[in-house]
Amino acid sequence: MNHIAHAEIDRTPPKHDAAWTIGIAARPSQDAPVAGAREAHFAARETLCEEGARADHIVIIAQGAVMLSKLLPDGRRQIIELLGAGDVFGLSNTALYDTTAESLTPVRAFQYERRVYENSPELQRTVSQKMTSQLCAMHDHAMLLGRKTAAERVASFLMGLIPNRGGHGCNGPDAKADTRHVAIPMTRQEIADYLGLTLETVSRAFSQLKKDGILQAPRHDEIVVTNVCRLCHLTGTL
Amino acid sequence: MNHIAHAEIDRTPPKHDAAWTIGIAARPSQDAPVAGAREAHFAARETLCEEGARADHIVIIAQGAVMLSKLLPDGRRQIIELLGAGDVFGLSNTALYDTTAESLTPVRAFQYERRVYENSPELQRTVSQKMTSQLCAMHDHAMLLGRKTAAERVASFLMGLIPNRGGHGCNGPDAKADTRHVAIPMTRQEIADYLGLTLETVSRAFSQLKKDGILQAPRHDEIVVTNVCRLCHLTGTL
DNA sequence: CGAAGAATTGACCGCATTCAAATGCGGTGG
DNA sequence: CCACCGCATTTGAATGCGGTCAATTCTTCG
Repeated sequence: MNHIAHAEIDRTPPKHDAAWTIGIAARPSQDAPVAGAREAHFAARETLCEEGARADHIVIIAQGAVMLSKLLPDGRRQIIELLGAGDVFGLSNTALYDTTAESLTPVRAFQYERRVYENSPELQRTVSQKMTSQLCAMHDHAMLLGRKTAAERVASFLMGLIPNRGGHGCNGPDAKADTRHVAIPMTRQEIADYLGLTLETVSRAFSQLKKDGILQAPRHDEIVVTNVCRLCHLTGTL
Repeated sequence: MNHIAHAEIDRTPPKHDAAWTIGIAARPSQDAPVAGAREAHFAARETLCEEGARADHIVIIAQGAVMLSKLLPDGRRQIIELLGAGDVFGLSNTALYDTTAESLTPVRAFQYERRVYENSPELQRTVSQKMTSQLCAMHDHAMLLGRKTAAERVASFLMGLIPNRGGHGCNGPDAKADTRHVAIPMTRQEIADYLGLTLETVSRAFSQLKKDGILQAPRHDEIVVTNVCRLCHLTGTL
């Protein structure tokens, strides 16, 4: 079952996503594959490529969610990017992948040989746009990792899963209730590794948000944000 | 006076830079400008563009060092990227710049109108390669910000200023002494904002490295690393 | 129903921050 | 050349946020 496919109950048409919405909240990409594509499917929790392996393919995600991570020799892990439909990975400035990619949900993707990519202006143009978005997302994430408190990081993470809210592109609260349902196909440990925290700290932040009446958690991997605006004000960004 | 120009006394020819060497250690770029370029010069410590302003130009640095930063409303600052010759900035997935760019040294650069960029496959191809490098650098920096200790961050920062050492591309120690001179055109506060620390913590880390005989600091903005290998082992990366 | 893994909660600790004071350095003018 | 001033840096002491370690509870699934 694909969590991402129903991550948002809201069915508004996919407008220009707010800059800092993280990848996995995106809807399936409508983009047609460029020539040279090989379509690939992966189950949830598969390793799509490994840090340090020969980087001979680049991948564009058509549907599903992927996380990129890096390890330090002593086992510390950082989840570097969360990717969704339309995002790209596998690019490297060396001969080797610089991150490991794992599927969080079932994934449909288009793979291109690196050689093909390097000789296709059309593909480069497409990828170039994706990369720009991802670079901006990394900028936001660097701010989060370097300067935000634990509570702000968790609030920012959750807001990133809610499209069309927060930041410049915010539509404001819905008519009556300011409520959104969000599926989170990640463990607390993974969220922690993404936010530069420990799983205990993430758990405590969630508990605090529940106590403050900002969210409910019917399941571990699914939450209901009952007051998006209040959550947004806890991100530190505004 | 351009600190970057003599940042490295070593004069070995510019080989393929190790993946994680940060931008400002790079040598002047040999790349010829693409059609549509406007050459621009900036003194040290000028603001080249501002977070939130209309993003109508992209800039490729020919010579000098630039830092990109973001601010939170309460004044917390994160320096997002350190850029040098060959690096690009000003790209955004929105209509506005997502970071502020300031010169650390005198800078020579080529500016392109966004419209020109969007219609020039040649320019896109060039920029695409730069972006790949910068994205990988951001990946490394996310690991640093999320998971490394203060001492490891400072050691990583210094190693990033030493080309051809550390990581995969390491040449190993020089014949006799394992010593390198490094110019640092940044204040302690700027280094702290780059590493997600406070200036006091950065200062303490420097002091510790001096006490351990790993470096000397004849001036605040210039240090001599007397044992590159020992420093490298403090980065946590290896 | 029972077991295994994930999440929560509590108590304590330590690293980095905060607040504060002293020192060093660079630049200016006498 | 030297004295002085302003600013950056260094150093010290105390605090606190998030981490660590450990016990318990909740979920999910066979």
